[in-house]
Amino acid sequence: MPAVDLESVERVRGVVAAIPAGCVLAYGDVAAHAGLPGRARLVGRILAEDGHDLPWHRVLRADGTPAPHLAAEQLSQLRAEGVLADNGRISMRRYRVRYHWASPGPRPSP
DNA sequence: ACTATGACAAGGT
DNA sequence: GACCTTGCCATAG
Repeated sequence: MPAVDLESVERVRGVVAAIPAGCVLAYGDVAAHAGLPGRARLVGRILAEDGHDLPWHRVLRADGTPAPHLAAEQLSQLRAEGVLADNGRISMRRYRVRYHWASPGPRPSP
């Protein structure tokens, strides 16, 4: 049996499944929202093994670059949702999921 | 127990 | 910006 409790796996899967089309999250964000702060690598492993049926393409690195072996497919699927890459990198400022605006001030405009 | 690897992240150079 | 080092944690050998 896996060392990672299925509870955590299901929470991670739930968070990924809830990412709206046209938006993205970083691995670390998914981990945090799943109650696993600091477990970004765990999210990567879960998606690798059990993420085939999820919108895994909406999860990428904190700097907006996808993992190299996935880049082609991932950027292609994101492009189909209107998430455009600039030289192989997604602008997190623009596309990162914002569940609510925590603070006032300038936010990225389209 | 120890080292190596990996769909990662943050900080320094 | 790119690159390197450290920290991270589950798996594999």
